[in-house]
Amino acid sequence: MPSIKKVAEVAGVSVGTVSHVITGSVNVSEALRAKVQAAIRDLNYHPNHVARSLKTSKTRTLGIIVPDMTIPFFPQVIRGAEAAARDKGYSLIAVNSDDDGERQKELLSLLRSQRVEGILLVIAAAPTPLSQLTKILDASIPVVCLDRIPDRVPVDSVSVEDTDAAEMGVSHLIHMGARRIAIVTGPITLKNERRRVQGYKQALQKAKIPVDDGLIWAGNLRPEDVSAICREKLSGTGRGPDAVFSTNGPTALGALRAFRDCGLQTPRDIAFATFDELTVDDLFTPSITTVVQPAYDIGFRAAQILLDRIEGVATERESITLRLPATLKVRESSRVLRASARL
Amino acid sequence: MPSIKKVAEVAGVSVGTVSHVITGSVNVSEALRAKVQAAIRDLNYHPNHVARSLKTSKTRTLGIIVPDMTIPFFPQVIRGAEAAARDKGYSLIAVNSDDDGERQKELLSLLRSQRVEGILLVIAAAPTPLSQLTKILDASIPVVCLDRIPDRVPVDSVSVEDTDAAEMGVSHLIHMGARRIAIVTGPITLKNERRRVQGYKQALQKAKIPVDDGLIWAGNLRPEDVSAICREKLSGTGRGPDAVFSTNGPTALGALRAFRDCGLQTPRDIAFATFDELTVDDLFTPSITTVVQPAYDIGFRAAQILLDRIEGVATERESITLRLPATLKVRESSRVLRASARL
DNA sequence: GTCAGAGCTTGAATCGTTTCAAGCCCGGGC
DNA sequence: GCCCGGGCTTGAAACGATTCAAGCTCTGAC
Repeated sequence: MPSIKKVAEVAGVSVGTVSHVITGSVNVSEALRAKVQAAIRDLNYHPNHVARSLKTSKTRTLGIIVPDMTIPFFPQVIRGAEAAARDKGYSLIAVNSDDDGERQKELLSLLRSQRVEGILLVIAAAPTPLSQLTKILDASIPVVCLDRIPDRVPVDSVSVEDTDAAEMGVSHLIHMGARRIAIVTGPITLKNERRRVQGYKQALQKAKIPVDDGLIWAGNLRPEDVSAICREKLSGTGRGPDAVFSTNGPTALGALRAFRDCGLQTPRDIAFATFDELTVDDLFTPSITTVVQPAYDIGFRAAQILLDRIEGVATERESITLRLPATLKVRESSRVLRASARL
Repeated sequence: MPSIKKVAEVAGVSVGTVSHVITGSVNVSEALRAKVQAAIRDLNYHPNHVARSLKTSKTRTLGIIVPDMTIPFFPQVIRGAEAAARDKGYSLIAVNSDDDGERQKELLSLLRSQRVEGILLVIAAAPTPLSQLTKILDASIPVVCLDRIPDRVPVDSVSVEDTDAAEMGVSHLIHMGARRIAIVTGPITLKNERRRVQGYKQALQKAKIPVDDGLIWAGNLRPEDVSAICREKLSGTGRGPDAVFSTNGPTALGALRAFRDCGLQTPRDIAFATFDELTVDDLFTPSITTVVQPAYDIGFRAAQILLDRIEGVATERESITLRLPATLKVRESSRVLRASARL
């Protein structure tokens, strides 16, 4: 591949001049500019970002670490972040941590070595030691946490209004007539999950329904495991729930499969609502009532904050906490008779 | 951030020695090695890949251009490619072209400037001029095409056995009793789509069913558009189809929404099968019969071929063409009575 | 006609690595 | 005791850009 030196030689000017033409930072006479541009075209020259970055110590690249891109929520987040980055001429490197703390550590180190200028991080669910977190944060490179918010660590973060969103979903189920509502969660090591459970409790309390801890089903993010947990709970003796609320996409899949396996029909036998679109929610029969997170916006806003930090626009010492509202899409799975038949 | 020079200073050795410890390319005495490693730890030093790449002109990075990561097929491909890359110590940069030829061009240029060592490319559906394609390919950097195969251009490629896979799906519908089978496709500018149509025709011919061009519904990749096309065709006068086969995920969504809008139930009123899992196919009521592509493997194998080219293992002059078989998941949507009632 | 200064253009230093060639040290063979 | 050679270690060049300071060429004012 041709270098700037080759271009200078062909154009008959100095490398400095070629550089000035490319970056546009210094005026160059029309005559020389034309010669340089012709040479660039003839040689099919592409400036070497590697060399440029070394000199300027700016890579104009951001990194984003997500648990798993095959979970539909995350690609939307990434696209949002990508759009915000592109607006400012930055690129985005997306990688998967598989919710593994060790892998997350490797990736942080890798991105650091690649000299990305900032990192968007969805913390791995496998408990990330506090020590590691603090190390990430005083890494002298800006980090914004997305979706999942670390405990007790001051850091910029963007996520949904977990508590409100969960309360909205559960209140809707109550409004539709459900009274014994179970909640199936992801790992409760995650603060978000705990906040969603809190929203669930708030909704019950406002409706004067006692909270039954036996209806809080804590799980993980593997649909198969969640499915097993739900099957067990649903087939137990005693009164089962008349509705289930799920706190994210993977657990929703687990819960729905458990319903199927237990021969429960929705909403006839059991009402259902969940966080996060399953991409085809509207096509399900019945269609699924969903608390929709503004995934694209979460990515977009987080990247904006990160870029503001990088470019020194956001100079606040304290961390920025942004919580975006969710919206409720009411569909068939929550269509329960008022004053439910289940008593 | 500390540089290798700082490490050398702290460890009391030369930068050369530090470099040798890091790369392991030259023997270093145990005593010095220990001092260097201590210094690295103390300083929290991360080697600067930018400088290393400049010197070695190796970035150990691959790029992958997909149309849109929010289509569930692509994240799986990316994860496959990521795994193959990681096996050899490479990283992967994933970007979205939005099926836009212009954007694709920009991205290729960007990746080139970033000096990725090879590119995995899912060609944009918006017709890519032949001139641009050839330019990509003699780019002096290896390219492997995935999923979508360009016409008339010799290039390494990995994709599914389109024709066989489509024939398998359509034959299954025939076997289940369908006789008037419509096919709804993506943009027929794509060779793959044309091959899938060919598979459809082969299945019909083998069953001695005449091909009716009025049942070949060519569309695009926007579910809304496909939906509109299907609604129009389905509500037309005359005998409608008794089954529909869809050639990819986005068109499947469009078709299913059209069924819903036209009040058609599956499989009672119309049988259905499609290429590509909709992530929750098994949960649909009815569940959807699907021709499943080995998405992860497509990404994995493509990245392997690319890496072989980069590392000079694959030295064939001719291009490598790899076609992987699909598998058929039979589910409820294709459960049609033999000797169908629709006459 | 001279000189100041504006405006281009240029050469050289520099970024943080890798790597080559050269230097150093030490032990063993004669 | 001397010399040879092997094995570590080191210093310096080089990768391809940016950028600073200095040099050059004009133009315009006096």
